[in-house]
Amino acid sequence: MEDDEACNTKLRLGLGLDDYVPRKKRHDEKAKPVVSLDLAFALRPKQEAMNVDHKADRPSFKKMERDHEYPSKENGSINNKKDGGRKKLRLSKEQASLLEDSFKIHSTLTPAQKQALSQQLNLKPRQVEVWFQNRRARTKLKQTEVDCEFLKKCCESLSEENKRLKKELQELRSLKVGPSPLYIQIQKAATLAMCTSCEKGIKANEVKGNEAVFDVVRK
DNA sequence: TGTGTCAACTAGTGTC
DNA sequence: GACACTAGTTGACACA
Repeated sequence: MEDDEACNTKLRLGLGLDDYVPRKKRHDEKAKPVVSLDLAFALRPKQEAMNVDHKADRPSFKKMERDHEYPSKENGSINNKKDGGRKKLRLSKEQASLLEDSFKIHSTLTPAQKQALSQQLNLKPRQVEVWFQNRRARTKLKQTEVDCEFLKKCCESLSEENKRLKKELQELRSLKVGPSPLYIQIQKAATLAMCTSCEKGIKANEVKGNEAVFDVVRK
């Protein structure tokens, strides 16, 4: 059974009753991102990523709505549909440039900054807000693409390295049938050199001029 | 006219 | 609960 909101949304979107997929469901089943990796954002605490202090005074949406700074359901959207539907606003080069400049300084705005910027640009605060939201989304998308490309290269490189090591191992095996003490030692030395978690071991060996490794060979 | 871009929107979520 | 945020979507517009 559908709720009223879903039905209303269908009507609003001009969809047939079977076409509408509730947002939660769309999110879960259909709209899974192609790339789920977002290292830069995932590794940072959200607050830092947003460069925002939540303790700072927050804007009051309701108050702004009352003051007609924000659109409301009653008032319609920024581009009131009653006035001929949604018109595509194109920001001028100057507006876009100024917005870009302030985005470079901070990716989120305090209410005061938003207000000042909107006055400077002769836009509504809501428009400035939307621009920043969309800009953050674009930045994130770009970063995801960069991360994806980087990981792809890492994967390729590791794959190559793996091939090379397998080949090397094959060659070493063909030199000696069955493991000799020297062969075992080469393997150990190789492990020490490659394993990042054994960095301490490598450093210890470096200090002793690889004495530790070669001691075992001598024995 | 098909496609990409982007401002504006909605729904869901996290934080206080 | 109020609010700001993100993700996903819509629709107008530009352009090849």
